[in-house]
Amino acid sequence: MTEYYTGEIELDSPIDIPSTLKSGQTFLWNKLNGEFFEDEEDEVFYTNRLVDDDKVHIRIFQDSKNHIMWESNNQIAEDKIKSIFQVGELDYPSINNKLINLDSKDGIIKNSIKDNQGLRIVNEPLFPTLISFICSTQMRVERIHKMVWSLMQEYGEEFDYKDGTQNIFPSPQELANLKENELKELKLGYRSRYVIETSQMFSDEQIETDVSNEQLRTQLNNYMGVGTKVADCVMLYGFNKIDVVPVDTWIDTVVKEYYPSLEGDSREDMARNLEGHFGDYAGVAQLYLFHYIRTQD
DNA sequence: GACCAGGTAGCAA
DNA sequence: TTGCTACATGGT
Repeated sequence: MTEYYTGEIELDSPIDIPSTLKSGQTFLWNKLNGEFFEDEEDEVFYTNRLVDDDKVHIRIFQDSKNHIMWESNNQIAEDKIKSIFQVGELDYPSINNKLINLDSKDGIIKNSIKDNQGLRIVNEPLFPTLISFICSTQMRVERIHKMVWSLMQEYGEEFDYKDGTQNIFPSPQELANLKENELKELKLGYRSRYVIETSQMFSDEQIETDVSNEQLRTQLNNYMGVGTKVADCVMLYGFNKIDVVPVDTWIDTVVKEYYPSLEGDSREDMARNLEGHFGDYAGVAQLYLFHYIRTQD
């Protein structure tokens, strides 16, 4: 039985952990008992990650919108949780007000904010986010989650926590050495080659992170399987660039229906139009729009 | 079966 | 540059 720590976090503003973790931004969390995408009472979520060469297992449980309880093999967990959900970093009540003011008269941001109180942008580690979104193309959110967890369970390094074993997300080197058929067995399909080649590139050369959004996007585009949309997701969810708007089929649909003036000539055009319209927090607006249109009947 | 899902690479014009 | 099309897989 390994040693473990517990703690509590008081939140500055409400967060809805379950809907945030299930909203298709991160695939690095799972539910301790039961199916991840089922809604139940008393949900405990867990994640495994590498922090300064330490394998860290984190469990979180939310008993109210302003309170999180956690358990971990490492005390660093509390700082990690705060960083992932940007506690004390982003003032969501203020951001929401700004977005409502920027919205058009018949826009839907206000409704979505009201219906999705506590939905937040996550700030997750780069490499797992990059691989997750390479896997995400032409896939439903539920299946992306399955693919990511099969990668962890099949190829991630194992470690003990309490009475069981856990796996962290595989390293770039571990994925770089795989054969395409091995990943096709995990049902990654044509993305298998992209995951391997990108892992090789990632192992060979680190990207320059202290640059403009445009330069960052260009660097990310060099990875195999990373076009504009995947690059934008990695920037938003892996680099915390919350002014960036990834445009997928859902955003494309919702913009054509509710924001026709922002449609543009291409999805890339639409993305920059949305960024221009919603400004510094356009990525947050994107999440509200994405969630709104996906939960329509 | 056809269509779709948090699209992209490869190729032609 | 822009505009095709093939691509793996599973659910509806």
